[in-house]
Amino acid sequence: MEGQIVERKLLLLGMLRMQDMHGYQLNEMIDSHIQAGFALKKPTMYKLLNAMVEDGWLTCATHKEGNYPTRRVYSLTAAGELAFMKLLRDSLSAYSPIEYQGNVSLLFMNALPEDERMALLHRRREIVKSLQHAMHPLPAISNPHDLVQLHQIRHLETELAWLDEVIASVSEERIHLELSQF
Amino acid sequence: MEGQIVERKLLLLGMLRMQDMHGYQLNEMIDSHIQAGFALKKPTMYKLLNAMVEDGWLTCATHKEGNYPTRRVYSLTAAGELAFMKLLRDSLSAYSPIEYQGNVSLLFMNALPEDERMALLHRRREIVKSLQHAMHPLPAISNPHDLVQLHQIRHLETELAWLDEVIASVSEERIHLELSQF
DNA sequence: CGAGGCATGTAACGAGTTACATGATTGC
DNA sequence: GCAATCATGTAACTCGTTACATGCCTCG
Repeated sequence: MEGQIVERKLLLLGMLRMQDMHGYQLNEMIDSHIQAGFALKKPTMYKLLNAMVEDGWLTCATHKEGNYPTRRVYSLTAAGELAFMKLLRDSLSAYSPIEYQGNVSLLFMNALPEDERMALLHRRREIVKSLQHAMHPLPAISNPHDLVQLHQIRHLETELAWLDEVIASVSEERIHLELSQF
Repeated sequence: MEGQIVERKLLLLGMLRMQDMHGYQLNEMIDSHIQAGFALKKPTMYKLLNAMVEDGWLTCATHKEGNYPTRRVYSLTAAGELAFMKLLRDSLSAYSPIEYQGNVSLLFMNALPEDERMALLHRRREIVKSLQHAMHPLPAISNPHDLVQLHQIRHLETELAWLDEVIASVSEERIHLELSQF
């Protein structure tokens, strides 16, 4: 099982551990927190839920309430609780560096005339800026969710600061590229 | 065309723009820079190269030199040069926030006893530390590749600083989790 | 003569997304 | 009567990776 899947199963298990829920409910809660970096589309989620039922981590019971469509409400089993704890331990103690794809263009930016290069870098900077403004600042850290938010905030700050370093070094014309350096 | 593919085509185009090369050569150069965050496996690369030949961005000529196996040496066409410039402009001026998956576990860390939670976070911290030490510091920024390296360095610093914030807030027991907060 | 490098791939698999299918109910 | 919401999926497609195929050459 790969890292992406583990994290996603952990997310579902962790939510169901707090409260039994059906798929639609889980999906809505996750979607309302995309800003924090959680992405999980419906078909993927349903597939994971069914896989975890297969594995005996979850049980599912169909519930009919009022005029709503029939719901499949999932609950953690004892095995699911054990799996949750294992995934949590593995995940909390692990780190793999971010693989950021946006920087290939930096390698070749000298192919552009200096003024255009500068303009494009400033445009990138504006995007980071606007993303930063879109995040409402945290008054204090009071729950784990805040820590995740803080993570985003800190990395956006870093991105901006780094971009300023890039812009500075470009404007001082300190940068030259030869093939030998790649 | 999605972001990942664009970046990878840009990387290949940019390298071929500096010098005609065959696949094996490209692959070796890219592999020797995985540390900088460039990952591109052989089959993927060959597929992209062939796709770009199809698109008329590259031409390929077979070369036989000495006793080496026959090589397919790729060169940029005029269309390839135009494509390179377009991808470069798009890519340099764009930014999409990093999607980091390692933080789901943070949401649920209260499920663990405090001492174990602390131990696991410290283990994560050690991994970041060791990654940081594995990067040799930059004496100065003299080429675009240094900027990419600097990007990694800065984000590792940020990761470490954030982890210290996490550890601090955990040890002060400021963090509590209810479902309503998710 | 066998292991490993050079060189270019193919095939099978896995994981995720988009678009679509289904079907009942509620609001305009 | 038509769109939107609730609810659970399936099917087709894309993208990438791993493992394997091929064949020649070099080195020990």
